[in-house]
Amino acid sequence: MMILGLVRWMQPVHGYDVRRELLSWSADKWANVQPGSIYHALRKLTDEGLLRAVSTEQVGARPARTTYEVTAKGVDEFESLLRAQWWQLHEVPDPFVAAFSFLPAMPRDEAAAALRNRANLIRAGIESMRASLESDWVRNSKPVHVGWMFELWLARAEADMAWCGRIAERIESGVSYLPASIEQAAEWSEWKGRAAARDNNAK
Amino acid sequence: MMILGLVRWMQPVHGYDVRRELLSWSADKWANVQPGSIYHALRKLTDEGLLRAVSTEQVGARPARTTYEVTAKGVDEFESLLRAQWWQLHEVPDPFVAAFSFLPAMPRDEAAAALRNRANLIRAGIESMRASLESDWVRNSKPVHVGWMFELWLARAEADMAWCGRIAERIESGVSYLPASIEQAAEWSEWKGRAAARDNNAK
DNA sequence: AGCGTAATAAGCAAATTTGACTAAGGCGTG
DNA sequence: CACGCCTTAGTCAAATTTGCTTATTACGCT
Repeated sequence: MMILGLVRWMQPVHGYDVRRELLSWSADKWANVQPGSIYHALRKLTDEGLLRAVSTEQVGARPARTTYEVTAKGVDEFESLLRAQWWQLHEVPDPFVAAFSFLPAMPRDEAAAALRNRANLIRAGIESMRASLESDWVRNSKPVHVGWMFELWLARAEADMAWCGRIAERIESGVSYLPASIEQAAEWSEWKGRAAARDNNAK
Repeated sequence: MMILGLVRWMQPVHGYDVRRELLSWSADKWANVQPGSIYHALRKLTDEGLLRAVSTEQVGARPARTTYEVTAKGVDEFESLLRAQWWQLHEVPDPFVAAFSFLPAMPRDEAAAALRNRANLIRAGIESMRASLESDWVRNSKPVHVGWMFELWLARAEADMAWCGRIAERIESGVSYLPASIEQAAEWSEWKGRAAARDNNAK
C-alpha cells in the first residue's frame, strides 16, 4: 500500500487528488494501483486507524469529497512498509517470462521474429526515455532521484534488449530445444509436431 | 491465464498435478499463481468452454479428483494469449521502484546501506543461479530454453546490481535531491527535516 | 505396533483489484 | 445559446487472488 505514502506526502488530500497524482506519474504501470482501488484503500486504511478523515466538502451538487490525513500510527506503518521494500528482495512476476517458458509451443520463425520485434519495441522505449532523461523538463523540475529511476529502467531495458537479440539468433540457428539427455524428447514431441506443421503452412 | 498452457502441455491432468508442476518451477514467484487460484481457474476455464472435465476418480476416502482436458476453443485461446505476451510489451509493476520513489523519506545513510545490501542480495542470487546454470542437472535434464530464462534473469540482475552500487555512491556523495530549479524545495522540506532529524539521532 | 510427519486433493471465506458506470458542472465553439 | 465534450468525484458489482483449513492415506522411525 503505497497509497499511504502518497497521502502522507500530499496531506491533506482527497481521493481524486491521489488518483491524479498517480496517473500523472503513470503509476498504474509500475505500481499496482488502478484508479478504482484508491477509494477502497482509503477507507480500509481509515478503518485500520492509519488515516483520519478530516472533512467532507461539497461543491455544488457534485459528489462530496472527503479529505484525509495520516495519523501517527499511519506514519509508523508507512515507514515499516517502506523499509520492507528497501531491505528485502521481492521477485516480481513477469508474464513475458511465463510466456517464454512455452517456447516449444511457438513455431521457430515466429518466436525469433517476436523476439526481434520485442527488441525493437524496447529500443524505442529506451530512446524516448533517454530523450526525457536529457530534457530540461526532467533535469530542472523533477527531483534528481526521478532521473535515477529512469536510469534503472534503462539499465534493465538494455539487458532485456541484448538478451532478445542473443536468443533470437540461437533460435534461428536451429539448435534443438531438447535437453542433452534424450529421455524428455517424447514429452515435447507433440508440440514439436504442431509447430513444425505450422512452419510448413507458413512457407 | 497460463494455467491453460500447463493443462494443454500436461493433459489430461487434475488440479493437484498442475499445482505440483507450478511449484516445482517455483512459478508462484514469476507467474501470478498461488496454489489456491488453480482450482478457481480450472472451474472458470471449464465454464468458458476452454477446458473439459474428463473424469472424476476417487482413491479411498480422499477428495475426488477431477481430470481436465483442453478443448479446441481452449487451444485457440491459449495461442492468442501466448502471442499477446510474445508480441507486446507489458510493463511489470515493481514494488521496489515504487518504494524508491519515496527516497526523500529515507535517511541518507540508511538509503545507501539498503542499496548496498540489495546489491549483495542480488549478487548472492546471481551466484547461486550461475551455479545451477552450469550444473549438469540443468544442462542435461532440462530443455535448453530453461537455461535461456536463467540467462535473462542473470542479465537483469546484473543490471540491477550495478545500478544499486552507482546510486548508493551518489547518495553517499551527498548530492542534493532537489531539482535544479529551487521552486520545488518547499514541497520536500518537511521530509528533509524528518530525515535529517533521524540522521542526527543515528550518530 | 504406535506415533508423528509429509503428501494427497481440494474447498472456502475474506481481501483485493478491476473496469465500467453515474451524474453534475464548466468550457469552448459554431 | 445550445451542443457536445472533458473534468470532477466517487460508487459498485464482478472477477481474482490469497491464505488458511479439512481430512485421508502413506511413510519413516523406534
